Amino acid sequence: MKEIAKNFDAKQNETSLYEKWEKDGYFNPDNLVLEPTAPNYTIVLPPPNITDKLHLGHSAMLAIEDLFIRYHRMNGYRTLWLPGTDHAAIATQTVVEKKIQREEGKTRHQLGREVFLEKVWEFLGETQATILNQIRKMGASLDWSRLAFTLDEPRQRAVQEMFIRMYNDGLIYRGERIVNWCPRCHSTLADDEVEYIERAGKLYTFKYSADFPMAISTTRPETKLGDTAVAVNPKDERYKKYIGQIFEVNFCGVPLKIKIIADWNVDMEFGTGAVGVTPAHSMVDWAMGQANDLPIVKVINEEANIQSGFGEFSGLSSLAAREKIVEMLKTDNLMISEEDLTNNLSVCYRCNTPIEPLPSKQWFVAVDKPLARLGDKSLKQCALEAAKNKEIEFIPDRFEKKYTDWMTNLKDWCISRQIWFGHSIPVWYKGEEIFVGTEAPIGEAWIKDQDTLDTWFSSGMWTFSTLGWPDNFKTEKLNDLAKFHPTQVLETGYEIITLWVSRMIMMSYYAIGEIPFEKVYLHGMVLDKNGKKMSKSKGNGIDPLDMIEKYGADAVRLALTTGTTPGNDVKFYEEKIEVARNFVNKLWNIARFILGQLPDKVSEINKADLTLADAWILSRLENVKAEVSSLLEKYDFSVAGEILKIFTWDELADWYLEASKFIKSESSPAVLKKVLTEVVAMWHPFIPFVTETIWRELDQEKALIISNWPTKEDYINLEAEKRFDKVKEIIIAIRNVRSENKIEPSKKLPAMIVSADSDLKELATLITSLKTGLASLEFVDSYEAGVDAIYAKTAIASIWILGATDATTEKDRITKEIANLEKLVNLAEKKLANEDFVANAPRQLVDKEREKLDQYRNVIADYNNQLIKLS
RNA sequence: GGAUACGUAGCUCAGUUGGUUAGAGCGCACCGUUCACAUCGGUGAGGUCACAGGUUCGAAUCCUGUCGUGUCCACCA
Repeated sequence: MKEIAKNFDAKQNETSLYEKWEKDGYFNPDNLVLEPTAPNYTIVLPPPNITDKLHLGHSAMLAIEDLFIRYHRMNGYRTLWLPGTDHAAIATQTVVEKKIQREEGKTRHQLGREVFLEKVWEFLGETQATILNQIRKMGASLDWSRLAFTLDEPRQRAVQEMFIRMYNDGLIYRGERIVNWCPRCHSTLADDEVEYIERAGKLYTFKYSADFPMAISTTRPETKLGDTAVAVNPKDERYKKYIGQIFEVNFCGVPLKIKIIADWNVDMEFGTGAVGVTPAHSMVDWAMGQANDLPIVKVINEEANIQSGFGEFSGLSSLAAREKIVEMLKTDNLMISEEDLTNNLSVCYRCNTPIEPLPSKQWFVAVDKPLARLGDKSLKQCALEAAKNKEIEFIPDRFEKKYTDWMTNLKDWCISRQIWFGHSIPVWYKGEEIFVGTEAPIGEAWIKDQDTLDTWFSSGMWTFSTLGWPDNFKTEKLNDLAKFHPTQVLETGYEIITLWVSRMIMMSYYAIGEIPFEKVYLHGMVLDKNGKKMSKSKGNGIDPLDMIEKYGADAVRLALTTGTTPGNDVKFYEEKIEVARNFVNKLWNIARFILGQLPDKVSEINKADLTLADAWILSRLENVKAEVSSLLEKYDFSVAGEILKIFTWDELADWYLEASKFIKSESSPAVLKKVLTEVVAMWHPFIPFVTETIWRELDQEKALIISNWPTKEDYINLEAEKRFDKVKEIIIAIRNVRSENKIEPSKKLPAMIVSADSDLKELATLITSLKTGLASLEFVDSYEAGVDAIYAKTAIASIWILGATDATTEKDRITKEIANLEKLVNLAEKKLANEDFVANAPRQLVDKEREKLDQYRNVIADYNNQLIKLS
């Protein structure tokens, strides 16, 4: 017998195992021995932001994807899981800026662009190493030879190429438009980077001047310096007569030309029913301005101050200007009312600074422009059709609707950002001239565009930029792009569908004319025990590395992959990992027990020579294999894990191993070994470390990570399953009777009547008798002297039904029991008399009902016999 | 305002096309350890499946409504 530790020592095994897997090259599909026809299975890792430490959300992602990957690798796929990290332009720049501010007390402007960027790269060097190490700790079987970074040299080339191609195809254009401007970050924000917070504000109602015919309401009087129109509802009787007129007014000393326009969006009930229109500083007003050909007057500049040309207001912050205007309006008796109001302030998602909507020159991707190469369809159309035709399948499918809704309403995508860190924009300017290309054109005075690209522009290319595009072509057989694209699954959080998933689909269509992935599996967020997002500031986060240190990576993985439902958030807390750790240890001890009793040479299984327990566990194993495989094919891994767990703990350990302790056939060792081998193999995608460790003890040729998933075999034996279930019921009934009667476990008693080989019907009757309390029982010593059959929980105990000792009380009891049973008989009869039930219900259900009825009747007959005897 | 998800045991959740007595883990109570595992084993208590209608032979499951919770999107002059 081998000497094996009592508990699985995760710390001692995990790191060395991972190193061994990696060293032996199992993570790289090029090294796998595969059938020539082996299908692909590729996942690109959603690249974690390089600023973050790994959090539990990442751990969940890694655990789930590694599960998919390991399952498919064992099933003979050409399996590639491609690692990478994201430069997360804005986030990274912000972090480094803060760091420099803290350590050196300098701003990035003080350092200058070049020095600042050097500092950023320095910072990234450190964090990258930390993150990759954390990923390894989770046991993620990623092909490190293909590691990518969204801002490394190959990706830079891909991004530049993409920009130039899209520009030449007319899909990228420069345009002026209102953007969400963060005055602190000095950058535009995409619509979905804007957040809203509720704030107490004031709604001011006033007239521009005494001679203006109507009052307007606003929360931001300072922007009114840029008003060029007043909009009213066309149905509004109060203002109808003014529509189309132009008024020249003097607003706080600033001359304005105000046209009265009609717009259906104006709510007649709100305020005065008249809205001042500021095309330069509001998205909605901009649209009205376009529709009515209004002039655009910019009031506020990029620092959120009033521009020059507005008299005494120029140079003031917008807030100061607001106060001054309010003051002047009051003095001039133009202010009609000031109401308190909570309004939704739009703020920057990074720094919470209020957004200034500003007109600005930016680069855009046209999403609605038809392209000949795509069959005169726009990027948006292609992306919508992919979901509609089920070329791309969402799991769970309700997210397809979210995707479609968002995609339908998608406006042109602003891709330029006014920050320093990120992909540069391959554009050069000379006065009004524009040149697009990686190198400056010949000649003097060309100036490079100073902006950088939206992070999502580069991560949108992630499935193919990581596979060698644009150097690789789909038509060439031997390169990664041809071999692995499109990928099979994108596994990511649902909150990122709009930001990322949709962009990947559009860009993949554009670059290579095909979908980037076949399935999108969406996991929920990992929340704390109270259902709140985990965050550093709240201090409610759980550090996965601490948990791995304490419980082992297997436990963390198991806790994150079971007890979840796709697309639903999970509340997570340490006890879950503890429970998972306990299971890992249970599996370890099952293996320890089985390995401890295997002879040196294990013979083949001889079907003719199986005990009931042998036949039962083999049959159950077959069922579980089929179920688990089919669930994993459907990506329903949580349920698959649950079924495996029930089989391993409740059936294998609690029943079969207990039975095997003293009832064995020649084949039993072979059965034990087979069940252990296959169970361990099925657990591998969930808990790779403990399973691989056990696998080594089983003296297998190949490492488990590249071994085959258990295949179907011919061991289904329904008769054995049925019989063993009955036997289990008997044992449980015996336990109960015994615990009520306080029979000493060690006490051996004579007599036997029923054995495990008895007729099923007899067994069933016996069970009912035991349950209803008719039979009291005592039992013989089992096959091995000294072992208590019940304690050992085996099915082989023999049972003696004893009559009652006290005739009168027994008579009463039996009479009562008969009455109870007759009620049950009535119920069953009534159900069977219902023609609809018999006709419509599944046959098994009806049969079961009949069986029950028979059973009750048999017991009643028994009782009656007893009664006769007693009297 | 629009969308979407959810409401099942004290807690965290399963419950896959409607079908036996609604399940699990944790927690709780009681019993148990020379036995592979106390990171263990056994037994038990605990549920009007949010509420109200409807469809059906049959509803936690389907439909309608109400209440409550979460999330996303839009918008707020």
